[in-house]
Amino acid sequence: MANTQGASTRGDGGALRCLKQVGLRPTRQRLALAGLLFGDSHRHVTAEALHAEAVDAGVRVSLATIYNTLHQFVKVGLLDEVVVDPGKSYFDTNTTEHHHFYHEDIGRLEDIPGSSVVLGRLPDPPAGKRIASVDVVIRVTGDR
Amino acid sequence: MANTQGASTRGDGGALRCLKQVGLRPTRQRLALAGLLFGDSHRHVTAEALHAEAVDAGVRVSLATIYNTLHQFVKVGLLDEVVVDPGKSYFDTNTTEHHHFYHEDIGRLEDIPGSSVVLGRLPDPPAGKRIASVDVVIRVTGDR
DNA sequence: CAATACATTAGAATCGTTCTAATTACCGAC
DNA sequence: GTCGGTAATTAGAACGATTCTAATGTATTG
Ligand SMILES: [Mn+2]
Ligand SMILES: [Mn+2]
Ligand SMILES: [Zn+2]
Ligand SMILES: [Zn+2]
Repeated sequence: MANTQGASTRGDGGALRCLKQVGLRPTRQRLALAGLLFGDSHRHVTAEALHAEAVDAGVRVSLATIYNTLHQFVKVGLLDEVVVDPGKSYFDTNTTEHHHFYHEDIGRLEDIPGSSVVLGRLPDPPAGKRIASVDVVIRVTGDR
Repeated sequence: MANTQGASTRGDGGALRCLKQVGLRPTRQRLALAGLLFGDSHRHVTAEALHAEAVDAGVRVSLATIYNTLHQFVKVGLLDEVVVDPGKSYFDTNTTEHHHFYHEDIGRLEDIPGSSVVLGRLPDPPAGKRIASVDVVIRVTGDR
């Protein structure tokens, strides 16, 4: 479980509670971004895409702040960072353990339903190391 | 199976046969790079690292050619590209199906022995898509 | 040993991201 | 409410990896 606070169902002081809970000041920008990110369903966004979306929604926020905020959200556990493409990071509002389809042709990430089990047993980590995370990415492409 | 030609054990016209086999002209640069890449054991290199290694070995080759060559080698199946770090690509001389430990602290990739089985069954791909590859990355970090 | 197609190159350009230094906003104390 | 201190935001420069461009060099074939 995670994101138990997940910004209820619109209208929304949920973003405020969400920020309070993780000890980040509820600034105009962070409130707006939390509002965009933590709606009803989970999302996978890039920094540029979120910036475009914010600007489009009339939120005045710089790209620098988008990056600052995304990284802060990752640090406090509100987001996960997913690496599937060299040269671009995706941020994932689903912070539970799960894996991904990556649609290479269109650059879209999609959660793999947890029910379709993927992992068998894990190998032991190299001596003196501990496992930080296990990422499974199934790359898919347009039909044939 | 793959890389069945794997540049024998030094001295080496192996690189030449290797290029002939995939239909790439055996230029000075490509021969040298194939020599560096396809030795006795498998390697995971970045473009910059391979360039440094080549220059260090007295091979005169530009960074542009390193990129050209790596991508050509990927296209003909001599190399795989592995994405574990936003903003940097790794190239893998092991083109058999396998998975990786990624040592986040030092930026090193390590093959997971195929014996330590990792995958259970795979989920069905989204409708109208086919699975291009399945990447498993186990991120590990320095001890405690 | 042409002629031709292919390959290499230096350097500029691009892209995503991070940094810098200046401005602005939040917030607790009064 | 006002103030002061600290934290946050910002524009724009800087950065690192990669790609592109257009000029030069080299393998191949006849
Ligand atoms: Mn990052
Ligand atoms: Mn590439
Ligand atoms: Zn996800
Ligand atoms: Zn490998």
